[in-house]
Amino acid sequence: MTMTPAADFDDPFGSMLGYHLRRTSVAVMAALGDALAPIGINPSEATLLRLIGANDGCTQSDIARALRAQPANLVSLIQKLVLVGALRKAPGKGRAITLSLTPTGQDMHEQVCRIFDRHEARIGRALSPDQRTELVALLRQICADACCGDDRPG
Amino acid sequence: MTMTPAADFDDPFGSMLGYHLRRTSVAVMAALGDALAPIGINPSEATLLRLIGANDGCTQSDIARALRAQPANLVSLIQKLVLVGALRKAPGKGRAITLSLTPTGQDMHEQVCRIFDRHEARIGRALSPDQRTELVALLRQICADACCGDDRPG
DNA sequence: TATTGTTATACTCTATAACTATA
DNA sequence: TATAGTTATAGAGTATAACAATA
Repeated sequence: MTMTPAADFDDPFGSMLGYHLRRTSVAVMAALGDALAPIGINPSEATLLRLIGANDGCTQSDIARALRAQPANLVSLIQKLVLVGALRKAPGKGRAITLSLTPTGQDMHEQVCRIFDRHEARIGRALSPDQRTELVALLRQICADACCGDDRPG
Repeated sequence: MTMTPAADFDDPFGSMLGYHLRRTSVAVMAALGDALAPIGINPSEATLLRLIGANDGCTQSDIARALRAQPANLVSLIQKLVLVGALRKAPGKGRAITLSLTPTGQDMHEQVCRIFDRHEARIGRALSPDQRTELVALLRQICADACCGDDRPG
């Protein structure tokens, strides 16, 4: 085993913001995946549960808009959460279907909230509360600059 | 068209660091993809070109270690860059194969560097040089905290 | 006709196992 | 045996088009 992974290797990405954003995002998502594994769901499903827990009775298209996801890609996630007994569907206005948590889903939601909180504490442990607030504001700004700089829609 | 996308919708992720890291990373990668489209390569291929440009004669496993990627996933990227005449393979030590840029590849490398620089300027335009340096340091720290906090290898 | 939800599909990224080749 | 590279494959994530159902 060589304990010198890249001794004389030049890294042109060392100070690139985009590179570190991506690396860090991937590592943070992997850590969240690990943290959620014990309750049998992945970050996407947990995010859905969290969103529905905070917005009981919302519809699939509400969620798609909030998460900027394609409605088609929510189908399998929702199906799984219904299958494990966490989610309940009920008819809404028009063709809409409302989603709400079952008692099982509420238990899972509480666990998800706890796991998210612990995860956030872990990834933010190097930051003071002020630093953390500023970092989130910066990320929002960078996201906006990337999205809408020249041509993309808002 | 409803110009009120999420009026009374509660967003439980508004202040979550992990959520904004991911959203921002995705937006920044999409912007880089758009910026690279005119020269016919994607961010992965551009990253490869950049790395080989800075480390002429390196091997595929050097690259895999540097980018923390699976060697198997580099094969198609390298094949494409060889196919478009940007990359040249030559026998190295043992079974190793060294990679270097052709003249065409050097041209592309220069274009990639320009596009990366413009991209970095765009996503960092809200930051002072000091802020930018600090942000990169914070991201490194968060990445380390996410990766190695409890159980993951270094 | 517009909105909502679903299906099918396709493309990329990523991860692993199995194989070959070289020292 | 250890290292390097390749192939095949499987899974997740994401995007679009086409379709059905409801107002």
